[in-house]
Amino acid sequence: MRRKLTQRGKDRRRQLMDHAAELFAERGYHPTSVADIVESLRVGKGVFYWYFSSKEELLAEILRESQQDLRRRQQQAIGDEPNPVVRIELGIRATIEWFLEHRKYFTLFQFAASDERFAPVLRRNHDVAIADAARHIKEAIVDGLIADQNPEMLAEAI
Amino acid sequence: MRRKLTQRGKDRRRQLMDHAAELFAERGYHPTSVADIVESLRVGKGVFYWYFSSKEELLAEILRESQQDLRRRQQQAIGDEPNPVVRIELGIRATIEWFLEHRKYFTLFQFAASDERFAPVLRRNHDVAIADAARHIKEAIVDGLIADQNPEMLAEAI
DNA sequence: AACGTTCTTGACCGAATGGTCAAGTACTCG
DNA sequence: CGAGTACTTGACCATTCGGTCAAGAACGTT
Repeated sequence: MRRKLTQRGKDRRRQLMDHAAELFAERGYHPTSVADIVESLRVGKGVFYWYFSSKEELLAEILRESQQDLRRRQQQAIGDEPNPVVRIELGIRATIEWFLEHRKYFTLFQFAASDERFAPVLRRNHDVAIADAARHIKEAIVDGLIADQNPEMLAEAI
Repeated sequence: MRRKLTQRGKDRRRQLMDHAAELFAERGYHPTSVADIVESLRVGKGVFYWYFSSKEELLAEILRESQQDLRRRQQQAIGDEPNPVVRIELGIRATIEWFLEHRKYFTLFQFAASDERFAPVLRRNHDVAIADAARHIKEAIVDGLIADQNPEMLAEAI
């Protein structure tokens, strides 16, 4: 669902996503109804369907945005560190920190991974992460920093 | 729900529990309806409510019985091993094996732990396991096999 | 065969859910 | 100020859900 949003609109959308994420993490995706979400925000139901075409799309959107945020955090943590092995370590540390700060997304990711309908959304990002790590590993091998082994396999392990 | 059950009745009950456990593990507790369960077994809805008073009770019952089964397996694995440290190791190994053989229960336990309504059912067994391990640890301390530390704390760690 | 008990059927019910929509309100911008 | 667009309301709808129940089938016992 793509719409032209004013600042007010963007704020409302954010508010809906943050609040829904909280409820989903606390009480679960299925037991949390759309009515629950809008009522606790004291707005009409139409507001929800102005910003999202379905409850399913809302969660998918939450997953996408939070994954994006995690990835941003990783990139920022890595900065311009030249050593590929250190880059990997910095990335892992940033990931752990991020999850500690955003426990609710940890719960959400866990649920999404177990659901056929949402797993693909996670999958996409998962693959990107693997590719990234594999790139770093290849570089590390070229630099002679670690033994020559299948980069994708090692990346998956991470 | 307590009822006098003939052999036929016990079989039906087992069948319902096994099948439901499968569906819950595959598609999740909430998305699996009572209608789904009875339809895939090609029986009327009344059958379900003859054996269980609610969908919630069914899952609680599944959790209880599978935990009992796990516990039986642990006791059996420990047998009459005299060394308390070895007893703990045997127990852990048996647990791992059991979960490998019954993956679906792993999924179910994971879900149940995240739900206020079912967590208490797991909790009960959890506490029993802790008490058990603590007993073994106390014995090990008396025998001088391990250092003298708070038995409950170590048990929790396990 | 006849009787009581266990088990099964499936139509039915009220409540809840995800989703729609006509109508109205609040902003924005010329 | 007027008009167009972004936003909001909440009653409404179809469907699905967990759960009930009167009726009957199957079974065990004598």
